[in-house]
Amino acid sequence: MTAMCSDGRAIHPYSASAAVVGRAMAFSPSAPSPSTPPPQLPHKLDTIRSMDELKQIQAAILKTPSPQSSPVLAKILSFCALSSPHIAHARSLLAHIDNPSLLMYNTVFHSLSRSNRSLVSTSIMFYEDMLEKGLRPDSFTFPYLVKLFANSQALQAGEALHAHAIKMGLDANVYVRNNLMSLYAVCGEVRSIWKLFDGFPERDLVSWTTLISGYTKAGLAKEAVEVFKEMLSENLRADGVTMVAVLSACAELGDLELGRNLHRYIGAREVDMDVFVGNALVYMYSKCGDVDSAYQLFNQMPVRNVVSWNSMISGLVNNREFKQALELFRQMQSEGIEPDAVTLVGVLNSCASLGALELGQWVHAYINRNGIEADGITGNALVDMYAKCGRIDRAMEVFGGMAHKDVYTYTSMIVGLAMHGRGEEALDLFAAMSSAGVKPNEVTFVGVLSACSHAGLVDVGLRHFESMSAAYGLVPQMEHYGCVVDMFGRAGRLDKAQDFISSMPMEPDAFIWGSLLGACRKHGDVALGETVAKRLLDVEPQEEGAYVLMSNLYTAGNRRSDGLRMRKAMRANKVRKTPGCSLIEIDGVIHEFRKGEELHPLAKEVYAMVAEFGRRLNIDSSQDEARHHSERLAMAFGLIGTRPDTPLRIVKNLRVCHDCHSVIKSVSRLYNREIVLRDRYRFHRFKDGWCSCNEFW
DNA sequence: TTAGGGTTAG
Repeated sequence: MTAMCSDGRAIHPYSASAAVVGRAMAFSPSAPSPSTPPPQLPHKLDTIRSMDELKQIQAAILKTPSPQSSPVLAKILSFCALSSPHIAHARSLLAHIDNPSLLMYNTVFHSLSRSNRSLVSTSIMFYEDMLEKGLRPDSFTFPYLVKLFANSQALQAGEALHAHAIKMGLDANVYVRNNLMSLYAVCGEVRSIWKLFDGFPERDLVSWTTLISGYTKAGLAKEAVEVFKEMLSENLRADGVTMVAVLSACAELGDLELGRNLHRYIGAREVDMDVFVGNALVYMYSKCGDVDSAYQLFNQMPVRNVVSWNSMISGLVNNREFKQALELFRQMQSEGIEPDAVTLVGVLNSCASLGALELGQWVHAYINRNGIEADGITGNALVDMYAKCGRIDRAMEVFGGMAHKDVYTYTSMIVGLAMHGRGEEALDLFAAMSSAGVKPNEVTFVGVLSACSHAGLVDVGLRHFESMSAAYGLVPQMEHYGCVVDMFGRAGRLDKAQDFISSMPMEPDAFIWGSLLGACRKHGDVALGETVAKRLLDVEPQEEGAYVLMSNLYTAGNRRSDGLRMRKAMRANKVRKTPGCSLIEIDGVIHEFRKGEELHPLAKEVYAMVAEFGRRLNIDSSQDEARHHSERLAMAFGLIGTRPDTPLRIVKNLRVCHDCHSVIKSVSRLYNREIVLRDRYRFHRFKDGWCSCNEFW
C-alpha cells in the first residue's frame, strides 16, 4: 500500500504522523462517520495553500472506514488538477485506495477538462489506470475526456477515444455524440461531424447547433445556413445558442437580407436576447455593411460586455469609420469599461489608418502597463500602427522584440518599409522571412513588389513576381499585376508595360490602366496616353482619374487647349470626384481638412498661413490651382498649432500632386520643419527642401 | 459530475 508521492518521498496513507492526526482531530472532535463529514474540511480546501496542508487533510480522510465515498476526497482529487505535481499526487492517491469509484475518476476527468493546460497524455494515463481497476467508462466519462482532447485539438487521441466509445456501445448516447461532434468541429473534420449527426436517429437542439457551428468554423457558412433551414423545417425551435451560431454563418456570408430575417425570427419566437445574441446581431449587421443597425442595436442592449464594445468598434473599423471607432473607444473609457487586447487591436487599426500616432503610443504604453502581451495580433497591430504613422524606427523596435513572428508580422514590416521607400531593406527582410521558415502569402508579395517598384528594381521585382507561382504556389492577383505594370511604368519602359498587360490572364481593371496612364504622364507620352485613357474610361467612365491625368498630360505637353477640353468634358459628364482630404493630429486630436473647405474653427488663420507661405515662396496665387489642396491646409494648421521643432505628420487620402510636393519641400526649408506626409501610396519625408522619395512616387 | 454561442491583422 505504499505509493510514491509527487516529490519522490514514499508516503503511507495509514501512518500519518501524530501532529497530522492531532490537527485533523481538531476538525472533527467526534468519531468520524461517512454520513457526517467534518464540516470545516470543504471550506478549508478552498483556501488550501500547500501540499503539506492537503496531505494532512487527506491522511485524516483515509483513516475513515470508507474513504472512497468521502466527498472531501473527491474535492481533493479535483483540487489536484491545478498543477502537475498535484496531478501526480492524485494518481498515487487513487492507486492505493482499494475500490476507487467511477465517480472518483469522472471527478478527476472533469477537473482535468477544465484546466487550460494540455493534459491529453495525463488523462490517457488515468483512463488506463481506470480500466486496469476493472472500471468501465460511462456516458459521463466520455464527454469529459472528449472535451479535454478538444481543448488541445488532439484529433488522433479523439478518434481513438471515439473508437473506444463505439466498443463500449456508448456512441449512441446523445451527450457522448454531441461532444464528439464538437471535438471534430474544433479540428475542422466536417465529414466526421456529419457522420455522427446523420448516423443516429436521436438528435437534439445541441446536435443541430454543433453541426451549424462546425460548418461555419470550417468555412462552409452556406451549408451551415442550409442546415439551419432544414432544422426549422423539422419543426424544431431555435434557442439563443442556435441563433448565435447561424448569425455568425450569416455574418460570414455578408447576407444582410438573411440577417434581417434571423433578427425577425428572434423577435417573433421570443428567443431570449442575452448578451451573446445581442453581440452576434451587432457583429452580423456590421459585417453585412449595415453599421447603422449595428449601432442602434448596440445602443439598445440592456447589458453590454467588453465583447459588445469590441464587436461595435471592430465593426466600425471594418466599415472604415475610424474616427467613429475612436470616439466609441473614448466613450468606453469614460464608462469605465476595461479594454482588452481585442479592443486595442481595433483602436490600433484606426490609429494606423488615421495616422493618429499619439493615441497609438498611448495604446502601446497601456499594453506595457497592463502586462498585455505585445506578441501575436497585438504586436502585429503595433508594428502596423507605427509603420503607418511614419515611425518606421519604432515599428522595427517592436518587430525586433517580438518572439513569435508570423506571416502578418513580416508582411506588416515589409509593407511598412516599402511605403517608406526603403525597398532594399524590405527585400532583405523578405529573405530573412524565408530563412525563418515563414511562408509568404499574397499580401506579402504586394509589399515585396511595391518595394521593388518604389526602389526602381525592375528585374528583381520580375523575378519575385515569377517566384510567386513557381516557388510558393500563389496565384498572382490583379494587385500583383498592377505592381509590375507600375514597376515598368516608373522605369519608363512603357512598351514592356503594354506587353505585360496584354499577357494578363484577366481583364485589366481601372488600377492597371490608371497606373499605365500615370506612367504616360510622368514620361510625357501623349499618344499612348490617349489610347490608355480611352481604355480607362471604358472601365470606369464616372471616375475623374482619366480626365485629370490626361488634362495634366496635355498641359505638360504644351497642349493647353486639349487640357481645358478634358476639364470641360469632366464637368459635362458629371464625373465623380473623390474629395482630397488630409488629417493631422495635434495633442491627440485629429483635425480634418478638405480641399477648399473652411469648416475648421481656425479656418481664417489657416488660409492666412497658406497665403503667407505662398507669398514668401513667390508663388503667383492666380496660377496656383493647388493652393488650397487639403495637404497644404493641414500643413498650415500644423505650422500654426505646434512648437517650431515639432515634426508635422499629415495623412492624405489621395496621391500628393506635383505642385504640392514642391511647395512642401520649400516650406520644409523655409520654416525649418520636418514634414512627414503619407499619401495614398507611400511616405514622403520632407526636410531642408528635400524629400525622401527622391521624386520617385 | 455530461454537449452547442459573440469580438482580433497585412
